Amino acid sequence: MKPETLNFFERVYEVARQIPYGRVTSYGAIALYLGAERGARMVGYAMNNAHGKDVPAHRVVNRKGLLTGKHHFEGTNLMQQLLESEGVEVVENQIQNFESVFWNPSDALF
DNA sequence: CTCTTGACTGAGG
DNA sequence: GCCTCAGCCAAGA
Repeated sequence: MKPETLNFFERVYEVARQIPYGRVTSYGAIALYLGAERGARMVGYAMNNAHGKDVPAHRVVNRKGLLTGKHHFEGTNLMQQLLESEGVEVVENQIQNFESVFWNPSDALF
């Protein structure tokens, strides 16, 4: 039993761990890096399973820079709080200067 | 096996 | 620029 899907999840976690401090990325960017651009939802799905792991899911948002997954964190503003703690400006679940703090895994795997 | 849901994205109006 | 629809893949009931 060694389906690539299993690796897919593991890869998602590893990419998330590679996200530098004060930076964020999108599900699509991770999916694209994994070669599964159509699997952006799967990235989020993997993130759901990433709970309890060393995966900084709070640094992963959708392409709009919106904290779509904040509801999956404890409390109501934990995700935003974590991001702001890293210097990321967040307002109303939306990251400010998103493209400025955006981190592309494909650009970092260099 | 079929249907529904989901931390998404792109295209069209 | 915002809203809506459709496509995509995987897991759970």
